[in-house]
Amino acid sequence: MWRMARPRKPLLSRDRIVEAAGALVDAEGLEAVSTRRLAAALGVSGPSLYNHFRTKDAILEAVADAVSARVDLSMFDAVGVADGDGDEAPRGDRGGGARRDWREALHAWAHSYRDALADHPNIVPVLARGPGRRPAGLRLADAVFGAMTEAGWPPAHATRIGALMRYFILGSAVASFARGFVDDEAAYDPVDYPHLGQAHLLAERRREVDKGAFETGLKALLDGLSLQYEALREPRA
Amino acid sequence: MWRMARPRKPLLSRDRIVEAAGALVDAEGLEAVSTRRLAAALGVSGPSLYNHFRTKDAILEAVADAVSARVDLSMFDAVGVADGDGDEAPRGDRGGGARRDWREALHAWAHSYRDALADHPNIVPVLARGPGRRPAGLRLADAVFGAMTEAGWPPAHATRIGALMRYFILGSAVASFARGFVDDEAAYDPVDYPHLGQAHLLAERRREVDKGAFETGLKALLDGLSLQYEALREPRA
DNA sequence: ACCTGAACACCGTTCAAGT
DNA sequence: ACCTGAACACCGTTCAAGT
Repeated sequence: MWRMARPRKPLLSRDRIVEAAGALVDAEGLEAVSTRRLAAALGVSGPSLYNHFRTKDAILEAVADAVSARVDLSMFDAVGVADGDGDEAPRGDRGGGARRDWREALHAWAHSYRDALADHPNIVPVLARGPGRRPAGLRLADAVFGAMTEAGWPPAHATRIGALMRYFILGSAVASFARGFVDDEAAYDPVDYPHLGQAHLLAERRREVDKGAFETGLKALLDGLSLQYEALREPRA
Repeated sequence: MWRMARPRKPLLSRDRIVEAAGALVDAEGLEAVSTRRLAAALGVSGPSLYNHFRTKDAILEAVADAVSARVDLSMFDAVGVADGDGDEAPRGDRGGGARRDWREALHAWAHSYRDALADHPNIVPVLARGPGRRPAGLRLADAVFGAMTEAGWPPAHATRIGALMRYFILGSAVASFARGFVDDEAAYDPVDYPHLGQAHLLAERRREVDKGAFETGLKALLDGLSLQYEALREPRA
């Protein structure tokens, strides 16, 4: 039996760990992830993970970042100013429609973001605690801010728009109606809560509420921002 | 030494436990709460807590509910229909202003809610995972829904409004800008994130961003909902 | 009824040792 | 360089025992 050559293939890699951790989070939730369980799923012993990540939390951050990375940002590429110098406007048959550019981009982005979160609801609490140092999270914040200033929003407004969209989108995932109310009719005593007769509806119905609320809220948000945008552009009304 | 009489005073009570747990959460965060640490702060041994709560999680739920309980709901009492039967309208010198009732109530409530969360940011993740069976959380959802239907919103809309306000308010606390970005300038490489030059601003400045974003978002949301309300009331435009 | 210490089955993380 | 077992200082929770 000869001594094994040095470059034997590592059993683990950051990518493999993130993938397994993500699968575990999706399947069993955040609390189910322990270093020992995760390591077992990868066929190694617990401490091995520390050769690739400094802490368990760093692994969860990486899982969260992988979710952020799947959010489409391409709609922000072509966002230009409402009117005036048309060289920023996207080529295409929109005509004066370039006016609504930032609004449409925000709408499309919000949906892409929400879809990404809906695919991996269990990791959302980690995502929600902020971009911190996660590259994809920062890229996302950067893209929104850049597109809004490009569209003619003053920087201070662009910052606020980025933040308030974050509130709404992450809030819709973390404070979901479908996940927040229990399925048990007895929990909602009609004497204590006279208007909550519908709260215990079936899970399917509750998911519809979330979809409708997201759609309604997003439309209201964008309508309201459009009003502010117009007020900024034409100060004399 | 005579045998001690039975009704000696209990060392613990649910209220004392909730108070101590809340203080610990506020001071050191959610992860700092262990049954042993909490018990020590109360001068008892760990297992004693289980005489008053079934699990550690039930204690945290009670802490969260205590925060919900401080949210003012009184503004929903006097909300009436926009026009028509004036017996629902609040007494007062508003004149036709009763029209905006639900909007003003929502605005005041959102601020009260946000203030309560801002006082205890560390418990927000527990609150955000839903009212579940927490009485104050349910009362809150009940009040919003009741007031919105009272104001003339169709039930399906009222449900959505309750949900989307939840998203925004809890999102503003859980996905806070101030808490989500690190204080370290080096984290935001201008090559990778060309628009993020301001992200590392001082904590104080970041809190202002959150305040502004909440205000801007809330106004946009209510403006947008007002548009929808008018469209519902006067279908022919 | 309410509190205790001991115990169980877990944790995250460190570290010396192996290849 | 990368993986291991042993060890440390913790966890949440149960339970028999005490008053």
